[in-house]
Amino acid sequence: MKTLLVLIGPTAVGKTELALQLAEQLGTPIINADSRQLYRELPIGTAAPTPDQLARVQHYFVGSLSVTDYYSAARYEADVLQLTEQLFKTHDTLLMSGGSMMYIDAVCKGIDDIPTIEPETRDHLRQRLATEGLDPLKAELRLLDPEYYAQADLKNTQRILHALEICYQTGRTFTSFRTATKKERPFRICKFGLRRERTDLFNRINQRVDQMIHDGLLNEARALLPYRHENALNTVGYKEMFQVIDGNWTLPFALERLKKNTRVYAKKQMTWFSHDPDIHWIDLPKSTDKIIETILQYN
RNA sequence: GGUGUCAUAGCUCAGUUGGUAGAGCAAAGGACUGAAAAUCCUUGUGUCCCCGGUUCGAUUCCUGGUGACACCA
Repeated sequence: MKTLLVLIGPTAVGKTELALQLAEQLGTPIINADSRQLYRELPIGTAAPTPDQLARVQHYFVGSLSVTDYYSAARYEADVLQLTEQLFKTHDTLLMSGGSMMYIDAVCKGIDDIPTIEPETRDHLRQRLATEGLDPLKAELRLLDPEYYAQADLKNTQRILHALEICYQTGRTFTSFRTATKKERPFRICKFGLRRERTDLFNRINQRVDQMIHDGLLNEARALLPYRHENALNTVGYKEMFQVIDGNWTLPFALERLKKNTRVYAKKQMTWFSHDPDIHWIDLPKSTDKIIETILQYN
């Protein structure tokens, strides 16, 4: 029986180092499940594994994209499934580690087969949003897909726009693509969640932000200034540095915002994970040996 | 020491022509299907500094006190 171990938890909880030790012990590679560590230009701000860490264990999906590349949870699902099919030929156990909720669910539960939006369709609707505002678009969605309209978050521009994109591009309702059925995988999935006391986690977040600045986050962001409008850079850590570079914020103020935004992100992750009944929770701090022992019990 | 200003939610402050109060930030909770580190939603009771006075009723007006700040000595 092939098994995919999934190590999840909020940002800064300590996934990276534990994953390395677990992978070394099990002799498996690590499949990154962090949507921003995929981009090779963001090593500092995403706290990606360091070159030393990458040398210890074979990693996949770390630095495999450029910030100008288009990517999505659905592509990640497809890419990971293809990879695991290959790797399971030579491994009984694989390890996936990361904190991107939707990417993890895409792999573990699957997401519906919804067409990728053509750039022209997306640009056209964004243009209309800019000139006409959201209300006319909402009215159109009400006509084109009343079922989705009835349940949609009508203040969430992104959602309204996406549903309309689907309607226009496919000639079908967005609802018709949404089956919400869980996909079966040809391997067993074992999820382990790391968690800490909130004050402990928040202290770690604060320390890590200070470390990022020390490691040169501001320069990393400065080099990415030409790409600031790419989706990959709509990311905690870079948004705040761009404000500093623009002269809108002082660095100390930006650091406070960065820490706060990271805390908010961590809370969102915990909210999402708390609804997943398949996660076996491990409370930190705890000795690595004991954690690995616990995980191997389930394996 | 004198004069003046201020004292309200964790912080910065608004306000009540006297009927026990509300914004921003912080914080907390939630949603989430191809942008997800994204995007969006919800949540504000606090001795209105303290003692007393006027009043049916004071956080609001008045006396005194305490503290902060400014200016004058």
